[in-house]
Amino acid sequence: MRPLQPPKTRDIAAGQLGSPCSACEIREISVCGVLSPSELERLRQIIATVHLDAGQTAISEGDEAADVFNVVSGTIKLYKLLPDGRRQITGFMFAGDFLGIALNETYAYSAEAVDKVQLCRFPRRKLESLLEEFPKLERRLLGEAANELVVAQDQMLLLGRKTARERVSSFLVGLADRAARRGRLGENLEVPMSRSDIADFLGLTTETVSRTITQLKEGGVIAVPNRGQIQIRQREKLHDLMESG
Amino acid sequence: MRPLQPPKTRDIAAGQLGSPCSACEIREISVCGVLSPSELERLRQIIATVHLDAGQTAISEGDEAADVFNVVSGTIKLYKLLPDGRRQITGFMFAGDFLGIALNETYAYSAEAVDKVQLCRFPRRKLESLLEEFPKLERRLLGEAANELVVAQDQMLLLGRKTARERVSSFLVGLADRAARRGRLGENLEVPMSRSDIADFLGLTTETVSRTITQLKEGGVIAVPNRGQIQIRQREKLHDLMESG
DNA sequence: CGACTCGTTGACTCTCTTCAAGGATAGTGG
DNA sequence: CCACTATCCTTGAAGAGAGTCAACGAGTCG
Repeated sequence: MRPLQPPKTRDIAAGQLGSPCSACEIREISVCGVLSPSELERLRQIIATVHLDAGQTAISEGDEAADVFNVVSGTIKLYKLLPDGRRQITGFMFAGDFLGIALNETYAYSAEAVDKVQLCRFPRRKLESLLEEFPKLERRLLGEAANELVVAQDQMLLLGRKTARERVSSFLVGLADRAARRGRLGENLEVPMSRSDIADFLGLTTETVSRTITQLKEGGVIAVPNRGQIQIRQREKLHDLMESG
Repeated sequence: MRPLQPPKTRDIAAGQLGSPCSACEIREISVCGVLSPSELERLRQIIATVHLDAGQTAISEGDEAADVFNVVSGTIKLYKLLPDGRRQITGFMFAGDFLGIALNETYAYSAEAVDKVQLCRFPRRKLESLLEEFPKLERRLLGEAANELVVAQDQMLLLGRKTARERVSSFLVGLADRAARRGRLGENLEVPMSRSDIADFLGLTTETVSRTITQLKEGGVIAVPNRGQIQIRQREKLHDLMESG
C-alpha cells in the first residue's frame, strides 16, 4: 500500500480482469440489481472505484455535482453545516445505498467516510445518458428517491417532536433494521459512528446521547460490550420507547 | 352549493367541454408542463378534479396509496402523528406541487386542506403505466423528488439545529420564495396556515411561534397587517436571522 | 348575542444544553 | 514494552431556551 494519496482512486476498467460488477456482493441490494448482464457491462465502463479512510470527504456541499456514488462497503455520513459550525447529519449510508439522488447542479450536502469505505463512482452526465437507455434504472432510482423521502419524513418527526430517549431508541432500532436488511443479524449491532455523529444526527448533544445510552443500559434494554457495538437485549421495550418513552 | 358531501369529486371527462388541461393555469409550473398537447390529452383522460374545504383530508397515513394528486389551487399540509397525538407537519404544498411522489404501497403521511383546495387526482396504477410511455414525465418526477429531498434536508437542519427565531425566519423566507416562484410578488405574504400549523411544522409550540413573531414585529423586521398576511419589511435582516439569529 | 376558535401574553417548570472535569481507549514513539 | 498524548466517552453541576399551564382579547359563525 502506498502512503499518501488523499482519496485513493483506481480505474476498474484498466485494472481488473472480467466484469467486477457481476461478482459484486451488493449488486442485488443496490440499484445495479435491475440491470441485465449486458447492461451491467455498459454501466461498468463508466465506473471507477474509490477508497476512503475514516474522516475523508467524498463530496462537499455546494460543489458542482460531477459524480454520484454507490456505497460498496463501509459507512458514509451526510451532513449540512450552519455558518457558525452547527452541524446536522441528515443520514448515514451503508453498503448498497445510492449517494447523490438529488441530481441537482450542486451537492446539497457534504459526505464523509465514517470508517473505511469503498465506493463506485459514476460521472453524473454519463449516468444520466444511460438512464435514457435503461428506463428500468430510472424507475429504480425513482423508487429509491421515494424511499429516501419516506425516511426523511420519519426523521423530521423525530427531530421535531420526539424526546431524547425516543430519538436514541429510534436510532438504534433503525440501525438494526437496516443491518437486518443487509443480512447482518449478528448478536451485536455494529455502531461505527461516534457519539458526536449520533448527536448531530438526532439533534442532541454528545452528552445527552451518552446519558441516554447509559439510561438504556441501566434499564437492561441494551448492553454495550465494546466501543462500536451495542447489543439489543429487549427489542420490544426498545420499540415501545421509540414513540412513547 | 349542496350541503354535505365529504370530499366533493367531479369527473372532468364527463362534465366539461374541451381539454381543461390545455387551459390549466398551473400547467407550466407543474409536472404536466413537460407533456405535448396530445400527451396531455392522454393524461387528461385519467384525471378527476377534487375540491376540498379547509380541514378536509385528502389522504391518510397508512391507507393504500391508490391515488396521487396535483395541487391546482389552495394549500395542503402533510403531517405525521405519534400515538399520543404529537404532530409533525412535514411540508406545505401549493399550486403546481405534486402530492404523492413517495409511490409506495401505502401513504407515508396524511394530507389535509389548509384552505379551499382544488386537486387533480390520478389513479396511481394508471399514472404508472403512463410513465412507461412518457419517459419525460418520469424524468420530471425524479427531478421533483430530488428537489423534495433537498428541501427535506434543509428542514432537518432547521429542526435539529436552529433556534426558535431562526426557524420562524427561515419559514417566512421560504414561504416568500415559494410565493415568488409562483409569481405572487404582492406587498404582503399570504400565510394561510394557523400558528398551530406553523408550530407543528417548525417543531415548536404555538406560544413560542406567537412570541417569536411578536419579537420580529417589535424589531421592525416584519409587520402583521391582517390575520393570514405578513409583510416582510427588512428582507436582508430576516435572511440573516435564518442562520445566526 | 353567546360559543367557539385562534392568537397573544404572563408566570413558572423542565428537559436538554453548557461548562467542566475525569476516565477509558487507541495509537505513537522512545 | 511502556509512558505519552490525543480523542472519545462518561458523569456532574449549573444554566437557558423553549414548553406547560393559565388567562384574556379579538374575530367568526350559527
